[in-house]
Amino acid sequence: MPAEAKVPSSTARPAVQPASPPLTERQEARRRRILHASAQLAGRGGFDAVQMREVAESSQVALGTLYRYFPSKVHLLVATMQDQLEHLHRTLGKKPPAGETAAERVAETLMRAFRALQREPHLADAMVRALTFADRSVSPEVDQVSRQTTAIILDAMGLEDPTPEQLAAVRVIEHTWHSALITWLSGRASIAQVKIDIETVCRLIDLTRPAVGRD
Amino acid sequence: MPAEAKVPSSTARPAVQPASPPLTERQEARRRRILHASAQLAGRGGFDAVQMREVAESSQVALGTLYRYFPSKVHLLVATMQDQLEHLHRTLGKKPPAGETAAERVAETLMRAFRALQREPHLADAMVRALTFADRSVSPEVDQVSRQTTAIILDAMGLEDPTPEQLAAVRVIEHTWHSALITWLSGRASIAQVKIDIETVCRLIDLTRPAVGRD
DNA sequence: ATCAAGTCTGAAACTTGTTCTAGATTACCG
DNA sequence: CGGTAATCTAGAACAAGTTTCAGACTTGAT
Repeated sequence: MPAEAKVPSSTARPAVQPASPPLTERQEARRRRILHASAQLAGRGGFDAVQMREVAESSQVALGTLYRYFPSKVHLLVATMQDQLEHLHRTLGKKPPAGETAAERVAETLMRAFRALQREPHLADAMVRALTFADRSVSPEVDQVSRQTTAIILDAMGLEDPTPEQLAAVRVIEHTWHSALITWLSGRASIAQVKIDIETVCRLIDLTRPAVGRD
Repeated sequence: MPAEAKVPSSTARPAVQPASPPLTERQEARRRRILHASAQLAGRGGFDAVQMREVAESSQVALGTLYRYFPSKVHLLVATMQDQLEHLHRTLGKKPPAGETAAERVAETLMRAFRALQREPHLADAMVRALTFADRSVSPEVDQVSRQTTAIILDAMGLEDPTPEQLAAVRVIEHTWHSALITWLSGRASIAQVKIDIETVCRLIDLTRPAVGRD
């Protein structure tokens, strides 16, 4: 039998559900050091500053090992994002949004997330760029991020049993959220503009309410 | 005085309005060969298949010259997209969408564009990935693409003087369009799903109509 | 026709993501 | 404890984007 159990040799990270072979304590520690180094480097310079050799050195791991844990730079950054998202979800869970309508609450939640990203614009850059640049080989991980985002939005809406129509609206909100972030990160949209875009798309949620009394 | 007039040394491509020094005939020809080679290579393999050395060779231009015309691979692909978008806009202009409402016409137009992209999925991959991966140094070019897209959507709406509310909806539609394309290209959403997303977001346009009689 | 300035070419060099290899380590089974 | 299969390490090697440079070529002006 192996030593240090085997790490997901080229597919998924432990993520959440997906049963992956349990990691040794030392392996878990390595993984954590790597993610930490990744976030740290991303925190300064953004996407470009996360250089695999540096991540390896910072986390005291050989380059080959880094690649065994995360099969590419994009995988690494998407995993970093998963990590941060979990953290965010926990944080947001502590005090739910106060808005009257579902649309307001979603917009409020997204703006809160946006403010968190503004505090670490470089980190945001690295994560979002990785997310949108990811090709098919990263689909499972990106999907996981997407599910997590959906969960956050549904939480904000406060619905236990969303209709298909509402789920469709949530999809569009996510699209807008990602794309708006990109325009902000690349300097083509101001913070105010992103706010407007979010508020605009959240009005879609209104459309899922009964027609009477809309507006 | 110079020879062959100077090419946009590291900023914008002739694009459209932005006054850039006129190109010699031979320079124009080079530029065209490069864009053609780029689209051709992108047409097979997508983003990864567009290798700068190959583009240079295919278009019979030295590598250094290629970089003089397009300061990076992303610049090149975004320019390729501009090129294709112009073509698309001309094509779409020929027979305008037939839908009853503005929302229907926009959805119809975007689906038509989507079908065009489906015919060349690799090309679509290269262009869209470049677009979303572009950093600040490509902002002017990406903005140009965005303006062109906006123009296409406004055309479809058939409005001569859109309200700010309508412009906000158009922004969100563009966000959704780009992001939905990405999910499709990376295999995380089906064609049918993209269609639904587009139709969903287009309902936002309805919100910009007077409240009476909505639905 | 000649000249000066800017362009193009071909090739090498450099950077950073990714892969590969040989040998040292580690985990677990018997 | 000893064996052994998998993991980790250090470092070389490879690939593709980008930069650099010397020299040949064009262009427009005199």
